[in-house]
Amino acid sequence: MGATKTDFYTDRQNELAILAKALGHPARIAIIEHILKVNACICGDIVNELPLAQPTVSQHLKELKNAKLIKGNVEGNAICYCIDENGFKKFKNFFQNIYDTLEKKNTECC
Amino acid sequence: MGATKTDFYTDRQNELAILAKALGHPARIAIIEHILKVNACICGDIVNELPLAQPTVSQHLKELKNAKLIKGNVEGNAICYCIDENGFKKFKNFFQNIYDTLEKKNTECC
DNA sequence: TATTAATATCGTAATATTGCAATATTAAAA
DNA sequence: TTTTAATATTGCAATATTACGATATTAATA
Repeated sequence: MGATKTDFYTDRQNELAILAKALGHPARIAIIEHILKVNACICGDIVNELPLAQPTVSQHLKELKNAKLIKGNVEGNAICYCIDENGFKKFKNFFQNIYDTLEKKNTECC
Repeated sequence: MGATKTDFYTDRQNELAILAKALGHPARIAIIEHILKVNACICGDIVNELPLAQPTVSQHLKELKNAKLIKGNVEGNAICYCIDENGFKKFKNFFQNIYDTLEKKNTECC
């Protein structure tokens, strides 16, 4: 036991869960917000923005990259990170669907 | 080590992370989608919808409730679950901000 | 070519999550 | 008042995540 029963769920459900999980850590929220704030590719200063050691930040960046929430490009001996719209688009569809449903139908009955 | 350094981050960042984490499991995505599909309060049949034992489902419901993504009301000897808009509204603000930023600025430069 | 700077990977300890059997709780129904 | 049905809680094993020191990689620079 202990392992998620991935096989039972639809691909979409698993995909959404992976996306949400990738955002499910404050350091990763902070990374996304920092990239957005700076309004450019970020090369290098992400480690300084967080209270975490370099390997830990690297790990968080990797998870965001795997979920397609950020992209990383090699830029000389640094790496340049920016938002990857792919992941966020999938989220948008999911939430838009929820908001539409909530508005149309009076689901909030309790 | 091993524990998230919650103290460093802003309340909002922690809150968003908790929300995202709550959606970061396919069973919990499935629960949300089921409630939306049925378009009503769900009393009782959530356990049958999932490949999980009753205590496990109960645990997932608890997490969704804690994150304010669903609400539970006692209805006789059953419990009636429905979407809690509070959590979803917070998400909506976060994502709307991201989409607005992405549209206005040309952040996707890599 | 050595050195330096930026980032990634490995190994591992601490902690958290997932899942379930057993049991408890609670309210309706018999 | 027992029984039944629905859900919650407890305890615990399996697995995953978080964090970091040590080390590797990679490309610019001296």
